[in-house]
Amino acid sequence: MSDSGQSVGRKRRGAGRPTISDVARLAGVSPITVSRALRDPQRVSQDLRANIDVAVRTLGYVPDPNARALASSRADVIGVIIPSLTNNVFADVLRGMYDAINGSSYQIQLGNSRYSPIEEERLLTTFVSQRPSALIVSGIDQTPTARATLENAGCPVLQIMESGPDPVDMMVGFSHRKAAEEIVRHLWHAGYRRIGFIGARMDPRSQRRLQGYRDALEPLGGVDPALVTTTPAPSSVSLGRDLLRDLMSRAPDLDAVFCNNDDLAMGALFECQRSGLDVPRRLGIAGFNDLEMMAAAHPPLTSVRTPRYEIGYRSVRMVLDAITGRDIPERVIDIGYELAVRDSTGGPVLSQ
Amino acid sequence: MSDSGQSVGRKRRGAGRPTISDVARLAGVSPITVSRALRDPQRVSQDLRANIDVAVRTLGYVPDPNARALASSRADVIGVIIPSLTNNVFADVLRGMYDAINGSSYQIQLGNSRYSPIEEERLLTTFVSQRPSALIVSGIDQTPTARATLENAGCPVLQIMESGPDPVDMMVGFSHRKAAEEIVRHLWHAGYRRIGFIGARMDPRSQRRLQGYRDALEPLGGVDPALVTTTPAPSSVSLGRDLLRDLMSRAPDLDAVFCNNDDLAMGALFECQRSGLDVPRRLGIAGFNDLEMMAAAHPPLTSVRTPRYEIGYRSVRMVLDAITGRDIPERVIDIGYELAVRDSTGGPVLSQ
DNA sequence: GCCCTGAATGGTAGCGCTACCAATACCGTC
DNA sequence: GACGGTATTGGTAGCGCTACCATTCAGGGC
Repeated sequence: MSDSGQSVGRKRRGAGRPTISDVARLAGVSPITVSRALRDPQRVSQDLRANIDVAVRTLGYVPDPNARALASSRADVIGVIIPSLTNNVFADVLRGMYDAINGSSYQIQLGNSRYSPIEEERLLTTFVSQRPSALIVSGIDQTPTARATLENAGCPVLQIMESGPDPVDMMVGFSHRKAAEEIVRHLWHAGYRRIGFIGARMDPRSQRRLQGYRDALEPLGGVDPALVTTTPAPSSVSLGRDLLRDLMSRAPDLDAVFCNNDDLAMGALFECQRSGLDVPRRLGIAGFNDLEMMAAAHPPLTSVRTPRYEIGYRSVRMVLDAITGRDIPERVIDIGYELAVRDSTGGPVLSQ
Repeated sequence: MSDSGQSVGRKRRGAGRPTISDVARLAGVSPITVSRALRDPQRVSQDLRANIDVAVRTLGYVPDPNARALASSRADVIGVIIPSLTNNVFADVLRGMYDAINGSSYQIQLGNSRYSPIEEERLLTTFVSQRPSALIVSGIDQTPTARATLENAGCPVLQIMESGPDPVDMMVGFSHRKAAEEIVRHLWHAGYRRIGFIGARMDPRSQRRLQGYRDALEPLGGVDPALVTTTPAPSSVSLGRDLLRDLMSRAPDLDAVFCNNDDLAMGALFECQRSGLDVPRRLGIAGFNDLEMMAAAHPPLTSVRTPRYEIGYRSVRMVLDAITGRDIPERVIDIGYELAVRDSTGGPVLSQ
């Protein structure tokens, strides 16, 4: 009689795929030894390992991740929650994540919160029910409920994109406020004096960039509210055109804009081209993120280079280290940013 | 003594989360009835359903998807394989997919093949081992191995992005060849006579667009190989600049370009701005996909509007219908495309 | 009254894997 | 040769859920 329950005379439910017992029988060992050989080869003697490898290949055995997850109450899954799929920023982050996870036995489970904290809560509940090996979430503005869920998830948790106090567990990001502050100061040093702000969506990171804009201008003569335009609408190049047109009509003496992101900056450039405003002499333009297109524009557009791919890549490496119990030297990483200064902020016409 | 194995005196392995048995005990029914009440409420009487709902809420019960998948040999997962995460085209497709799956109990399992057929094979093997409820793959150029895997996956399979003969199962897409043919004919009718082609990456869909370009020009005087530039390098705006510059230096009489995608078209526009070429009078420019930025450019750029979001949305609805056994009126859908004609192809200077 | 039918509920036995403990073999030490 | 340690392997008993079959009960036709 076989030991796998077939003796009952009922046909097996599965699609007839080979199981770990089939491999064990063929290799002449017990199932548990096969299990060990697959998960941690060092714990099995060379001879058996070789036999098992042959049996696995002969049968075309592929472990069932669901059975594994049930038995070990831990799925080889890393849950990732991002707020947007169309935002190029997160496309780069994801690319880094998928590159970093390649070759490991882990899977990324992706959730899209669409910038909604409630949706994020819901996704976290769903994810946690799968007992993931780790969770990665965007930003640091989780609801109290979501934060509690993260704290009780029983797995490593990593917050990405921002730096800030009081991490749930680990953190990889940078200060949007400081980055914005620095690029606005750059505009000032380039000679611009009436520097506006254009912002769309205004999610928490956008809010912090606006704060950085204010912090930069405060000691330099203060912020003129008439130079700040924001909208909750999602960002787009067209919106950048529209917002700059509005702003110019309301404040014709505007001589530079810091755009909340690169789409808006590109739109602002097109609006200048349409209305014949010289960039950078009549209007300086700076964006945020430094998407690839910024350097290719005419004139090339100044931006803040944010290490998006690297955030994605390092975050997955970090949680993998945490999962496998390796030492994590720094649990909170400020990954920094870099100004990408180009012609679009070359300075205004000297008014002498 | 309880009936859930605690009598053995060993502590339970799980994190102590309530199980379906806990809910059953509280509601005074058997576990199997709870299972039915959750999966198919109609099969349980109203009274019991109400009791069970209360018990579920009281305990905060969340079903374990792994246990469910193991017992039913079917995971509530839809596997999706796309070739790129940075390509905006797929970002829109994914957005549609995630919108369509919202509210269902299914999860999307995303794989990134990076345009590699081998990687696609590997991903498919991994996905199939999870016994997904459906599979969605990009394109129609799977390797024979991958195709066999799809055919034996034992679940609905949907190929997206293209239309073509011989689907594995279902299909939602459009003809890249025809779309390209049509836009090149548009350029001809606008008066352009030396129409070039700029292509990057040259994945199968790009190849078919190039074929469409050839098909359009063949009856109109033939294709001049000197006007075709392609590169296997990934597409970018900068690359569009470079490729147009090369092409112009090799063929100074070029009067229009059909760019394989919008990034390249945008780069081409910037190159014209840099070198002082009037668009559309000296050079007509057409792109492909009609990303949002195309309409906002200066001048606005002609493109082919491809229903990316809709492909994503409809594909997930279709496989959900297939999973739940609903009738699928059309298993192969040509979702079409639309020319978005704008100023950038307004016609050349009349040479009289 | 009988049988039949169908709807609602329950019992049993796994799904394929791993945690936990036990057993065995082998080695060196005193 | 007894002892204790280490390395390797196996046995048992689940993980939490659902497929499958059995049971119960109400209602209808004869």
